[in-house]
Amino acid sequence: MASLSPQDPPWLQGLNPPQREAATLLDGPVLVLAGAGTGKTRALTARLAQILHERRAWPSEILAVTFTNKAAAEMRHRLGALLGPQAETMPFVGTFHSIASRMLRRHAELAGLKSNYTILDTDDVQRLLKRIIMDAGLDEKRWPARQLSGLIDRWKNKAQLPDNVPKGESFAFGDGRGAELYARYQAELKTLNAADFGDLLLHMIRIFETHPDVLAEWQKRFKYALVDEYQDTNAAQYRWLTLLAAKSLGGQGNICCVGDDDQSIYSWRGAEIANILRFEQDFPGAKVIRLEQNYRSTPHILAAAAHVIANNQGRLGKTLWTQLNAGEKVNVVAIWDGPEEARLVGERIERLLREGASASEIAILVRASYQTREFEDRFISIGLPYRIVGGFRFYERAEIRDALAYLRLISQPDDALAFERIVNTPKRGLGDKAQAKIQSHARAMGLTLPAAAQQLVETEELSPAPRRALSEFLANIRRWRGQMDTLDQAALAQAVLEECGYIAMLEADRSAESAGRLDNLSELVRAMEGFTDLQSFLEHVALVMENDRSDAEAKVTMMTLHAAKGLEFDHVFLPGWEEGLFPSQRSLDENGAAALEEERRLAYVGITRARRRATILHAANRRVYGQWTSAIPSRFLSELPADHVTVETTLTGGASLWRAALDERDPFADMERGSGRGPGWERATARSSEWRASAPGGLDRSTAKRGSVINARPISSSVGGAARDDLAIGARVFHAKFGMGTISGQDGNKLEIEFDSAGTKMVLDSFVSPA
DNA sequence: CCTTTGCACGTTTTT
DNA sequence: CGTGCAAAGG
Repeated sequence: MASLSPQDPPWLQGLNPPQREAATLLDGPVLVLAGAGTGKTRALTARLAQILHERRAWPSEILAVTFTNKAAAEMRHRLGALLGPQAETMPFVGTFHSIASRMLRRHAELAGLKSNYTILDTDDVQRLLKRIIMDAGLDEKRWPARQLSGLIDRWKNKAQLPDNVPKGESFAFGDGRGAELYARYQAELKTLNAADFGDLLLHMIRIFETHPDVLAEWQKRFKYALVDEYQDTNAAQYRWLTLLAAKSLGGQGNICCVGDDDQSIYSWRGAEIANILRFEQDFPGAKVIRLEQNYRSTPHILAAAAHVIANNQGRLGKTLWTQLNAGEKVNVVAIWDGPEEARLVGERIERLLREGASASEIAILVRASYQTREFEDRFISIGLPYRIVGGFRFYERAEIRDALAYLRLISQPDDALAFERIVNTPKRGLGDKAQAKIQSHARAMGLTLPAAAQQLVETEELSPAPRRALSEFLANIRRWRGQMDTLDQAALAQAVLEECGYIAMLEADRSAESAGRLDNLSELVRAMEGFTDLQSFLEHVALVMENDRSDAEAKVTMMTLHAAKGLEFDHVFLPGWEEGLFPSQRSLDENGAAALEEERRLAYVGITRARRRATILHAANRRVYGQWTSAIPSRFLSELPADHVTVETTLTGGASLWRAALDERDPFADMERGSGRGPGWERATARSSEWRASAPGGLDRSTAKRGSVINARPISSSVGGAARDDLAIGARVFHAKFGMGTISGQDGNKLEIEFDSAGTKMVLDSFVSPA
């Protein structure tokens, strides 16, 4: 299939015909429909290489947009490998936001900002909104800032300014004052010389629409445009893009959009799948290229994915095929409850590892992030290395944000939000009262917060103690600002953290987390070394929220299905395929049929991550918010093609499952080597009955009635099945997360431990070691 | 001014 | 069942 012509430049070698077409059809609009695992990035990179090779454009005349910094870095990296350092000079390869931000810095004054505007993250935004809500006389409890920030986000995603927010949506917040609060927020951003993420695009759209000369300048600049993950574009991004592309791009609309409608999973954050479905109307004469040869998965896996996704309406339609051998069928496993699911997955992973698989080629993909907890518990107790991707990112951690606030305030004297964040962190006696005085002074005098603080220390307004503290704080900031010229940014950061008392504060804090926080701070300092100056580092941080710590040890990956898009693993486990959880009931309630289709695309994404083997699991019982609930299998399971799936169960199965388990059969027969937690049914019944009170140590109705079962359950420990006599009440123990503590009680294999600094907690005995 | 208790609430998440 | 955040105690 592949073209092997020896004259081909290296980037075209080995491409299949559609890939080659995607790389060489350079004139006019092109839509590349790239199915999962069809070599999209390869074709894209080849296309860029081809454009440069044919000298159709200089590197600076190509606009290449991605959604994540990771994708942008990947593109740069691959281009670098093909073309050498020339790739590094492409200034407009980046995310929508980073490119828009670069443009906005040049035209900031047209948006009422200075070019050194601050980019706010969600935390800054919410604190600001909270103040606005309270100033408007609304109850912040009834109208949470979180919700308003979500609304404003959605409006911005749709490119709606305060004056064109739909009336109905404005009414959704604060008794009809949604748009008013939005307007106030925008005004406040302007006085703070700040922009949120949505603004970066929105301001540019507005500037393009009101300043034809600016638009023309940028239109003229770009000869080619490339957009990755086009199915994820929202209305604002679409508008920004089409403004730039209109009657432009080499005069013939040389725009190439790449995407897969079947992998559109971000509608909840504004992505409009219609953008990709409508491409041919939007760009008349567009050529559509389908990449359908899959290089990743076995035919069984592809067939399973294809059957599921075929249940969706409104697709552009693709048929993936592969030359790979059949391999193993997709495995569907029915199990009893959540802990059992974790136990079984853990066992299968151990088997794979014994067979020689690498842990880094194994992934557990979940619908909701909390699902990883069950697996974590289990994997910690059996000592299986894992990592969780996503969740709180590095730059979102409190200590990192505090450190950044110091640096922001040093670099930008007027950064009110940074000032607010750290004025009393670490504690220096500037509490609510003192801060309120600074606030009101700022308002009265029309000053920024830091400026007002400076003025205030020269008056008698504050009582002596806070006044001295504030004065010292401001002097320190000034002093550090003065050191910007003599110290490099990393050394400055180190000095600031030491001198402001932040490090001392963490060292004094004996809680289990503080050590990790100190590590994070040194990592921050280390990360700063690679930048030219403090400014460029802060810009990087604002836009590139990545956690790029590399782990040497091979680990099993756990993450959400959303986070898994674009990745691949030999072995993929897909737990929790139950109605309510997946598809998510909440999604369905909010968005009905459209949501169901998106959930189904998520299922498609999940299955197509697997190269060799996919294992789908569903539990009959699951604990939801502490309540045991029975669950029925996901409807997506019934959409799997029987020919390509093997089904197994550790249950007796069937509709009479409950009764069978309860009356006719030992329900715990399959759980002898269980984690030591009871199966769901135990808890479910114990919760509402008086049995629990009268049956300590995990004995409950079923086990009390059935003497034979008692011996089958672990009594004191989950480690090696042997009871641990090294852990007695009163013994000193160490716990990796909570530190040192003293055992004060026991319940089965759970210990009650009074930790020296983390309080009293119940932990599994396998997590602690004798001190 | 800072620590403790009490109540609400609970997807997916990038920039 | 947890967590996180806001009002009451010390």
